[in-house]
Amino acid sequence: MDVLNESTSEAANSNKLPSSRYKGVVPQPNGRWGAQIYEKHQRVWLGTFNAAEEAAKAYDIASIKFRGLETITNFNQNQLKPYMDGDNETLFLQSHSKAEIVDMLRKHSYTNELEMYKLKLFNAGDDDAARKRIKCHVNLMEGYDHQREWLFEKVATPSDVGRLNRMVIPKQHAEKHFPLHLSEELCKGVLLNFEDGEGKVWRLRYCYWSSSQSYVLTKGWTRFVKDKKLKAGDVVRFERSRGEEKKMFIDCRPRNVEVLGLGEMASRVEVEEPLSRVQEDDGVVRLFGVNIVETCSCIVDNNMCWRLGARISS
DNA sequence: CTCTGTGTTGAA
DNA sequence: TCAACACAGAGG
Repeated sequence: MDVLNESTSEAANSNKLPSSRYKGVVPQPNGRWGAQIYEKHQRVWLGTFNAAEEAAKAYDIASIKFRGLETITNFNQNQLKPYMDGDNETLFLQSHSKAEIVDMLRKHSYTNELEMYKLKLFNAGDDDAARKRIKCHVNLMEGYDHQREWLFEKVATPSDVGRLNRMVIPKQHAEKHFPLHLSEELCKGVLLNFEDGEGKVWRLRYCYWSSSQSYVLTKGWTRFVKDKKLKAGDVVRFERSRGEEKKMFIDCRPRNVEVLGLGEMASRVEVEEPLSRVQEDDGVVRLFGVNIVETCSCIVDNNMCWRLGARISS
């Protein structure tokens, strides 16, 4: 038996777990990754993740929550942290206890909760008094947007969630974001992988249905609908990673976003300087729920609100 | 049954 | 404060 082979194969094979190059990230026996942070001689478990990078991000969030913005993190040194300083995400972190943040990380719900919080901030801003109490910055989802490019959203129609096993992609979005070039592609379509918020990958066929003259996602779509319990009126969002790999993401949420009362919101937010002046068109700013797009197009000088509207519109 | 996440240790 | 390792026992 070759000693060298023996030792190298042992190292490469299953005897030893691979170590992560990320702080706070430890390997799991099944190939997944755990995240942990220490505080006061005790380990705080932050959950398990498929990718080491996801675990590393969870550690970063916890590290900032536990130790402040000056803490050493895996990422964000020059990117996210400056944005987080004084950002809505900082308000979000301040508005929740360590235990709540840890719970979100363990449930992989942090990003969604953060987004909801920002929606609530915006809706709370419907009231002038509340507006003045909320430090409202221009960087909605900025950290998020560093990693993902928001493509478009569609409100699911009844037929999208019905038995046809397809969702129609509005033409302008299809041709802009999912171009089909070759004639063969036009006929047969292409298989696209979409990752959802849980890291699950959905392989969907994207093609052009000449019969209905529409671009559709099909073959596998029903499984997505079933898994997500997607209903007509829910919003399906498409995103793409900014990195070289250009991964596609798909996610959905209920159409009606809960609107938090102003009092509750205001009480959870530190008093800050008045936000930059928001101009509003009388007719639309009061909108709750979905159709904020018109509202937002009327708000200038406030990129956050504009972007929120863009995200909510269909 | 799967596999998380706790118990534990030694290094820094 | 940290990661490495083993495996009790949590959770489905």
